[in-house]
Amino acid sequence: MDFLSGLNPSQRDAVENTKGPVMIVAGAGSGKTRVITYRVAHLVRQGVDPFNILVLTFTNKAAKEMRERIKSVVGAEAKNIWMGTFHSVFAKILRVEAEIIGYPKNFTIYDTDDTKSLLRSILKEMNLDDKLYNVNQVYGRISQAKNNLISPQEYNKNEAIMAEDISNGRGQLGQIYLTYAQRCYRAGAMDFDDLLFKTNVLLNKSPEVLHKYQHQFKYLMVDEYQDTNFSQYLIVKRLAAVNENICVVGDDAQSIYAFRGANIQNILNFQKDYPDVKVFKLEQNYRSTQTIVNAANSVIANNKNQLEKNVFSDNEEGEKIKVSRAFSDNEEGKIVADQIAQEYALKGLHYKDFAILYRTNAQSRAMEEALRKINIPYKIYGGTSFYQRKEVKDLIAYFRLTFNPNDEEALKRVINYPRRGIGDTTIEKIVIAADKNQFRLWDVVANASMFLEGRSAGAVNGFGTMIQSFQALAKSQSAFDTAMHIAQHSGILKELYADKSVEGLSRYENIQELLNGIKEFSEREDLEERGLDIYMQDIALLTNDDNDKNPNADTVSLMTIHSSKGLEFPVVFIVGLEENLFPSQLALNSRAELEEERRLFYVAVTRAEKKLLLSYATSRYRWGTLNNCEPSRFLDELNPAYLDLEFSSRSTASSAEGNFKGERMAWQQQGDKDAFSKPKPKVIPKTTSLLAKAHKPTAGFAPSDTSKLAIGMQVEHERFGFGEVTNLEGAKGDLKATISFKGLGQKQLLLKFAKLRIVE
DNA sequence: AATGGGCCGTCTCGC
DNA sequence: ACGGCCCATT
Repeated sequence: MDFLSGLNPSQRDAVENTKGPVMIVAGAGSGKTRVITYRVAHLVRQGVDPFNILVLTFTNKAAKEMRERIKSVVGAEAKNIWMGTFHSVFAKILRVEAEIIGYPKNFTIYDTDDTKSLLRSILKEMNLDDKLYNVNQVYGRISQAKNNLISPQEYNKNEAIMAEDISNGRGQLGQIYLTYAQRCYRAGAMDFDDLLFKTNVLLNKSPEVLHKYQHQFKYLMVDEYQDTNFSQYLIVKRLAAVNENICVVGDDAQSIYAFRGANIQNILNFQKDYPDVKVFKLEQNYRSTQTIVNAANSVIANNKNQLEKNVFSDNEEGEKIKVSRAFSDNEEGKIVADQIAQEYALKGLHYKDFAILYRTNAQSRAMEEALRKINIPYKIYGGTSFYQRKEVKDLIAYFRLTFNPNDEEALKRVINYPRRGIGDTTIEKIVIAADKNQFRLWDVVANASMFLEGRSAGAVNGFGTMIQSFQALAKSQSAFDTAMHIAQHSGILKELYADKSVEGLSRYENIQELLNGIKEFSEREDLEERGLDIYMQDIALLTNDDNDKNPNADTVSLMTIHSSKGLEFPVVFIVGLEENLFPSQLALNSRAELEEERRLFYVAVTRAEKKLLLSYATSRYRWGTLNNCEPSRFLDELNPAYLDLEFSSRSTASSAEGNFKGERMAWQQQGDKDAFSKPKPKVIPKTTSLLAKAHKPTAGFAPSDTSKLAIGMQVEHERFGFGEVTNLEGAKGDLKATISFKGLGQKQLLLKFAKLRIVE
């Protein structure tokens, strides 16, 4: 058991306790991935058949990495372990079992664009105001219902939900949900949430199927458990019900997906569900310097809702966290780029040692421009996926239609692209004919002459025949040959080739790239099935980051904080630390949302190994106009003992005070020009700290026992903030301490009366 | 049926 | 600032 020797005692316990329910609370950087990898390897070494192990991860990338690492310990058997995201694993199971719940095995997966487009057409058909019924909000509501396993029927019967919708003036939501579900069903399509929802339906409906998978998956592990929603929680609970060999790994402090239905209670309540659970806490952070870990702790301490743990680091103390101020988003980019250039030159670091993290994708532009200007290579993660590009989606829509002609979103997308004389009027006629006869759109298209007349009948007929010819071809030809044939005969290739503009050229290249990818897939000898339909299933759940061509290139990484979860970098920049941006103005409506933003900041800070740099701008372009910005409250929440405030050339004396009040006062003096402060109720206002009340105590501030207080200790005072004890005098029981407070200077306090908390 | 100009919402995060 | 969408025009 060689690989166990490198583990600390709690890591080792977590690896070796393989029977029964186990919860591993893994602080940031505590070697979580190692533990999961070794735990699985340990199971395999103990003789557990890899086919009986299910490991659910949060991203495809995590699954892939983990599989590689397990492979390096146990060898080729690793490929038989069931490992993947919830969505991909259960999509795979649904491909086998779909017919039990009335879906075709070749069901389509609707992505967010398909879903929104379908919702838009439903809203239109129902003559609803698309401002009141904002597509994103409607989608969110339906998604929320599905993630809580509320079916359309239950939704419409639930009085509380209906009352809530009516009071919001959106009484039709139940009907929209019902229609949406019917239309997906008719199209043989599932959206992302359905992959989980329908898995629950399946396990509910068929005791045989439930039994089969309960016995197949004798050992279950769930990574990032804090990010699971109710639907995922229930799948796991059901599958684990027979053997109860369930191990969940997570960190409540890193729960950042509530917006997607994740319920932090799942991790907080795990102990209630399995009273005999063994809990292991991994608290030693091996990733970051003490400064970074302590600073992260000082921020997260402001959250109320947490599991108790004490994350610490034995690494070097490390450099202080540098905070920079810029006067604009572009200057912020320049500061970051210059700092990278400097570190790169002076410290002999590689570009891939740096990451720039931001709250929203839109912030990447300023960073990109600044990096490009001084020739620093960079790579952006996330953002619009390759598979979401219009031209790629167009061609894929033909593929989708070939394998599932009932896929109405695909049909609507390409029935007249490239132009073939099937205009809106004709499409309207098809829809009406289908509704009247209770047919699907495809039934009408495939029998066009029965429903349409004249020129349009010919055009539609031609389209139907073409798709049928693709279907015939797909049965006998390879994925690549089929795809190439479709690209040519659909007219897409010709259409894009004819466009000689720069964008047109790039679109043509993207199609080439898609075809190249399919060619590679066609030639993969490790796969038993290599049809175009199998390729389609693979890409439906991919994100942009999953086909990184050059993972080892020496480039600076740019990404949102969300996509940085699980990663680590020697030097990390967190940019845009401004109120209304981070925390997002959309997250200020409740304490829960604000706490999620704070956890997000915690995740960002804990990505850094050696050095962390924070920055904010005092003005920023947003929606094309310049806005003034106030420094983020999170900067105030960081213990100033760990900060190195270094402002740009425009800095004023006020910034030396060790807090951001000078900044804020300057900002306030600029008046109310702030364009974000439209009438928007801020439920959680940022407390404006003015001189006397400068310090906001750490959440849960409680005075420590000061009998052991000694010179040199760091303390926190409720009102004066953080300071160091510089002298102690007087008799026991009547001690007087001299404390040097940050920004306030020395104060003498009688320990009998002073409420002091000893830091650390 | 196809084309082009004006208007409007968008910017959270992502399987 | 920018792309998608509506609508008027041809």
